[in-house]
Amino acid sequence: MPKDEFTIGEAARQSGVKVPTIRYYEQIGLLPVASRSEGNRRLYDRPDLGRLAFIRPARGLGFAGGAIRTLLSLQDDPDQSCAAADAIAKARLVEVDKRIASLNALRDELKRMVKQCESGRIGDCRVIETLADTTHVHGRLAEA
Amino acid sequence: MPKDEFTIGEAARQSGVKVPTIRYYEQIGLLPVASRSEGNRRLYDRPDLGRLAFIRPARGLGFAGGAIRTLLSLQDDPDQSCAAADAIAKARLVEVDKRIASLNALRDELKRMVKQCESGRIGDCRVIETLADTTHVHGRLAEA
DNA sequence: GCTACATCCTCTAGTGACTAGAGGAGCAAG
DNA sequence: CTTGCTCCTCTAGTCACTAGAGGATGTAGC
Repeated sequence: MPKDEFTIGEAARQSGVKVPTIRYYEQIGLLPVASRSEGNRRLYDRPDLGRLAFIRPARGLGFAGGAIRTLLSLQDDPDQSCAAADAIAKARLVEVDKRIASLNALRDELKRMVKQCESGRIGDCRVIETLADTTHVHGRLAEA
Repeated sequence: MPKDEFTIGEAARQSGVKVPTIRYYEQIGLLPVASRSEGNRRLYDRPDLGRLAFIRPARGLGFAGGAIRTLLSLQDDPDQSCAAADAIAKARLVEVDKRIASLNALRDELKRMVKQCESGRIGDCRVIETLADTTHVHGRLAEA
């Protein structure tokens, strides 16, 4: 096997994405259809691993499939119109900022709880109010 | 109808959670089984609305059902052991911090893109590398 | 070369969290 | 009393996986 070609298992280990999940990503078009070996095994190269390593954390951060496709397209086609890229990036930016604000509020409240705990009792828990009041995030980050 | 009792529709409007989703939350036990009117309609009160207003953004931030249950339990039972609450809060804190770090990296990269765009071309897009390198968030925030 | 065992293949089905739609009942206004 | 809105239950669909069956392939030791 030529170097810089990986089986699906190696790709999984290197990216942290599970084998069936990689196959699933191919199926839904997040990854290009992989080339095959003589014995019908999928073969991946470095760029594929890069994509994989991107998809997982993006999912973790709540980006939907469509949004990830859009972000990947920015890389695939860096010559696409500036206006398009700008619109995509700006839209993401707004959402990401909202998320950060929400998480910061939650973070402060959790810290407060831990601190209060050190000094004896829980007292009243304001985690719920904190989140309910400060966040207005609606589901996953939207499409482009 | 006594004041401070709400139909499911009113609860939906006030919390921003859709009617079928409220029924679903009851079904899976995130909300207590609602009391019913003469004509078999669900009735909600203020505390129910508070729970609802909490669940939605918590979901948006990626908390899984179990984690939300745990957070709600901190409110329901503020006298539970300090050690338990402390452990829960600390675990959440670590995850939330990771998320914030990831989103900040993504945010910076998106800003850079928008800025570069203003001055003509996109150039090379590093959004993918940014996320792939800086984030190690695995799926939803875990259980307690 | 042969056996053992890991890894791969495809396919179907299950999970979690919704979301949509069918079909029917309750209630308030004109 | 009929129109129309909201409610009820129930089934099924979506998305993003995840698990498992059943079979083929690749590799390492004998």
